[in-house]
Amino acid sequence: MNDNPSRSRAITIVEVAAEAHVSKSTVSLVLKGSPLIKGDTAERVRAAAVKLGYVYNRRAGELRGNASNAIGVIINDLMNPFFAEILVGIERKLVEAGYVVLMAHTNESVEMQTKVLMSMREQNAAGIMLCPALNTPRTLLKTIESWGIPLAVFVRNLGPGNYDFAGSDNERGVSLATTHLLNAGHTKIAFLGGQKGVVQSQRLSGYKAALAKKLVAFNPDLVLPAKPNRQGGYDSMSTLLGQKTGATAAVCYNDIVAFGALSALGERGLRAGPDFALIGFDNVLDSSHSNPPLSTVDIRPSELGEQCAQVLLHRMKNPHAERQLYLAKPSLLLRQTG
Amino acid sequence: MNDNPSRSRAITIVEVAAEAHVSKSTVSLVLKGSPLIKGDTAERVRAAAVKLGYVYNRRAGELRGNASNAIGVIINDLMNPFFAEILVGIERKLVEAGYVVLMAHTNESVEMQTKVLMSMREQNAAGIMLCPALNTPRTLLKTIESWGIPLAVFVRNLGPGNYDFAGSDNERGVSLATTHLLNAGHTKIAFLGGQKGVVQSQRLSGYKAALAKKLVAFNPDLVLPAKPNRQGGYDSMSTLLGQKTGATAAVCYNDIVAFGALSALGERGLRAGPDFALIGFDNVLDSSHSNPPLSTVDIRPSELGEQCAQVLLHRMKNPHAERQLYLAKPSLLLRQTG
DNA sequence: ATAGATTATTGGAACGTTCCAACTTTTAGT
DNA sequence: ACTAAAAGTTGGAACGTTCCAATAATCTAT
Repeated sequence: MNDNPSRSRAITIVEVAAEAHVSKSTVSLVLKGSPLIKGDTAERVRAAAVKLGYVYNRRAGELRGNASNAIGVIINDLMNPFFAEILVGIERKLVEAGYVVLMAHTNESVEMQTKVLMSMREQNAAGIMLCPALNTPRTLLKTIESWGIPLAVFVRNLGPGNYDFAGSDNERGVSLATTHLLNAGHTKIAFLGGQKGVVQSQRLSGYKAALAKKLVAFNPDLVLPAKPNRQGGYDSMSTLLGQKTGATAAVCYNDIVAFGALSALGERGLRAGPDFALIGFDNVLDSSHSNPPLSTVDIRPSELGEQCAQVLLHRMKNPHAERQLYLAKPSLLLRQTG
Repeated sequence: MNDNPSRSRAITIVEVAAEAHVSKSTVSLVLKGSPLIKGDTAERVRAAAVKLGYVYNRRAGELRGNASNAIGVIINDLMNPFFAEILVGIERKLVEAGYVVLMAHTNESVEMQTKVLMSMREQNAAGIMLCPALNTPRTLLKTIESWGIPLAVFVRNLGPGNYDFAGSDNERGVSLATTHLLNAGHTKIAFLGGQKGVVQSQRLSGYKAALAKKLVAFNPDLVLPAKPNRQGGYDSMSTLLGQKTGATAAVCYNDIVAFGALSALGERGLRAGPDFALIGFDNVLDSSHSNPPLSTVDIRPSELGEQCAQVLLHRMKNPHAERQLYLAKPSLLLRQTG
């Protein structure tokens, strides 16, 4: 089926040179658009390249010292549409800037993360974008720095340190949502989903801060952590409704937790909104057409993805620039559930 | 912030050789696990490599003729969780087999697809997995074949031709769903969403075939094509409900169209299931926790992703094997909407 | 016309690996 | 002890590019 006709011996710069009756150096110069070569010579070279079907051999160039154009992107939960949107944003920006994306999925495994990082190093990645798996040791930062590969951490930070980061203002976002529910008259507001980690603790802080500001006592029974996915949302909402705490509203760790909660509500014949207020976080595309459409904290995921890429690109161009810290400003987006 | 300490001059095989008092050839042999080198020598070399922090330079190896370990994966709609799940399956399988994924997103643009394909060729990809953008010219197959890069097409086929393909039995799947609705007593069943393309036509065929088998007349007014996303599902269901065709059930182009439809139903106070039967297609993770949980045609997306990868890996190992055609067997998964 | 400056082109070494052919050392058989 | 075979090791060319230093061609000003 495939006899690798061209694979066996690809056209090189030397053959193009012969065809155009110039030296390989000239061809090299022309191909990289150098102004050193006279117009008509350049034209002749380009014609020869096209005629022979020349394809640039990037590895050879890189071997000689050219920078690689591959950027590693490490995601740990693509099943969450939020990360899918982030990835699309990242990819768009990177391709636009002339890079190619080496994508890896860790599924929250630190071990897998180490493995793919090594692999990216071997591939000589020009930069790495990392959304760290849960329980990633902070020493990883030093390690990658010692490799000399520019790094941008996104969505989840790795604690204090001098590294570039792009994410969202989680505390403020959740505080916005909680305050809104409080203003609407709810006093027993639950916090649903999320597991131990920087992001959860920030979001939980926002929740507590909003309560405190309105002088509403914090009730730990109203916090129901769970896996940050649909099942987690479903489970925690089911538990909440089962244990009669009197909660009338909930802010969720993220949108997909809210979707699970929506499902649990529906199962009991409760209408999100009128019967129980619910607010998500992220504003993934899906949230505009959930049943009913979800009120949420909008952090514009795909734009955030682009910003993440931007942070890395900036670092790559300016190795000595000072630390970048981009936090998407959350805004409350009220639809029908809260 | 980053002084590229190690980037400037990486440790090479020659330095390891010096450290271990052997020749670079010996080091090369040891590192690729050749049995030619005596045990203790090999041990000494490995120790030296670790001591100096040697990192394999893959580009140099590839330049010398080694096969690349990067595989290009081209997706066009990552916003659809179905493709996200497929991608995760593909990635898992490829990484497991020792490859690295060069991921690109085309967003249904043939132009972008061409661009990323070129880029992957330059990267010397060892293989390409392509889910073709809508309106991809069939000549693309010949083009890629002429490049000598193994190719596997997935999810959407490119018409007749001698290429490897992995997807699902769309006609049978939709037929299963339609027949089920027919058996449940529905006679006016709509087909919602999907735009011109191989997949839509196959799914539509399944719909028509099921009607024909039960001697139910096909009514073109009940077919409402729309973009294969939530908005499309929402719009087409809204239209359907507006024009009083008497439809009591619908089979949707895919799950996310069904989610949009669910939303439109909910907006009118209709309960999917009791008031209007709805069946999706794919069985994405989300469908188990939609509101209410969606009945759908299960094609096990992430397993399908692994199979897609498997098809490519098999082709790469056996360039002359005969054409592979993998079609996931759909099964009807009844939850609460149909 | 010619030196001097400017513009255009080029040969060759280098990047880090692989792999062959050649070489050296060890082992086995007599 | 000697040879033949086997086992272990190695130098060097090659992969396709880049880039420097050097050369060749052309132009400018006298």
